Amino acid sequence: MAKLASLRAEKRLLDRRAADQIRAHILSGVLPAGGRLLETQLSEELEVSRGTVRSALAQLANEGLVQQVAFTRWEVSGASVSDAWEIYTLRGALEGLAARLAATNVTEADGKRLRAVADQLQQAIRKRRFEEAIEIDFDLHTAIVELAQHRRLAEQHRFILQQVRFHMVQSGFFPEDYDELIAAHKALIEAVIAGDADRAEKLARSHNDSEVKQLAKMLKQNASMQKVKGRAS
Amino acid sequence: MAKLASLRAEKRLLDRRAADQIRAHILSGVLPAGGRLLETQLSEELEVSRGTVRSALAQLANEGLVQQVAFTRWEVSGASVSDAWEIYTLRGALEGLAARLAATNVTEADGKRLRAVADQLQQAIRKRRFEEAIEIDFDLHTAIVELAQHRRLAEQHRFILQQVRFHMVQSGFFPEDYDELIAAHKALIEAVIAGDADRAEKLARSHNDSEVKQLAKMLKQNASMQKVKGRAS
DNA sequence: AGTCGCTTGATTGTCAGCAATCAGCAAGAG
DNA sequence: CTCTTGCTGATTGCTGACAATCAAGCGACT
Repeated sequence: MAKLASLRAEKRLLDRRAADQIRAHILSGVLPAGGRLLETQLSEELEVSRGTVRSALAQLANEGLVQQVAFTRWEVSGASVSDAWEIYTLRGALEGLAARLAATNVTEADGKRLRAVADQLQQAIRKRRFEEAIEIDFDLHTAIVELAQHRRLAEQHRFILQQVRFHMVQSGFFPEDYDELIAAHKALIEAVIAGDADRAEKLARSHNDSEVKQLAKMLKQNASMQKVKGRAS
Repeated sequence: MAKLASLRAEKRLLDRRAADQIRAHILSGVLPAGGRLLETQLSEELEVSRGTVRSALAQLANEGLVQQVAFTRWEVSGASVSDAWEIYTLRGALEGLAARLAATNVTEADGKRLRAVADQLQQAIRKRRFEEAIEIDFDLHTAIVELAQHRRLAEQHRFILQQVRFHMVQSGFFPEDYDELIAAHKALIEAVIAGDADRAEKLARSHNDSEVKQLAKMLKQNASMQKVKGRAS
């Protein structure tokens, strides 16, 4: 008997699919941070009832992409400096744990797969296909997280990566030194493959350090400006 | 002007309050892990519509306390060894980050507050009021997380602590050496107060290490048993 | 000019009912 | 006796209508 494709794909609950659409819309950058979302409008565009839209929005709220103001509005989450700082620090902690666990679980086949993805990354950069490279970058980190075999960690990481993506779109904040990026990734996956948990964790955590430091600096500046402003008023 | 209490507390949305009730019910241990939840039954008991209950259950699913089986059932999440291992490893990573950040933010007033809570903990244990002690233990960790001034981290930590609580109730897995517990907490908060980020993080992460190691061991045993069972069948 | 209170339109929150789906069982074919 | 098939009751998924709430604008009063 020829194997038939599962219909599960189509059977996904309506609210999940609605969430997918809205999520894609937000991540595409069409809606600005803080932009308003109307339940009625969404339900008309998606041709589903308001209750379903509501459920979808609740999911996106849990993913950190939208926020609810009770009785008043739904809005796309902010992409402020402090948001970015939170996202990158959390990402470091989660990927640190993931790298540590991955290093203890990794098999030879896994290692091959990781190196293959890293090669894809390098080639995409060489061809100056930077958007594609960023996707592969995410794939690489996701692959390491999967090696950790940690359901909760994988889920949280997915949400964080989504927020990273959103922040990049909103702020136009992209990597600068692609050569260093490649080197950093290679070092990370080699540490994982070698089973060196401590080193893998350290490298995973330091991956965002430059961004975090820059953001923390900007945050401090903002805080002191707030203070001055507060005194003046 | 005397500060008035916010009326926000009463104005909480119905579905949130429904979620609170169900959450409390689950955490009290009345429902066993894997136990089934019926929308109609809950809606009758809470005197709200099924849609509201549904929204509440969706929230609890995001908190990791219940799971949804599409078109079929809602059930209380499992409390298996692998669940526990996931919870404790994640907890370590989150509290490690929190301790690190707390150490850089801490003020003298904060330090006093932390020491006060630690004293409460010690006294509760001396009076052999262990349930109270566990609550204070959670409060202490939550206080450190708050010092990190990290919204997303605080939220995730709240969810994880809930799951820890749930697992303790379900498995009857409680601390053994209370003296060591006190010592570990004191060392942790002193490192935070001293502003020693590295040490604070290390202590926070090692806090659960014994549990994690024990759980990982049990997990390995289970895995090898599965293997044998698989060959036999 | 500024503040208070009201009205109003827009938007979200809640509900009750219908539709879709599933697990289990019973009857019939082989 | 075993396997398949169709039915049935129970449960969840989805919808449209109604209720509660809010922000904004307008006029009256101070």
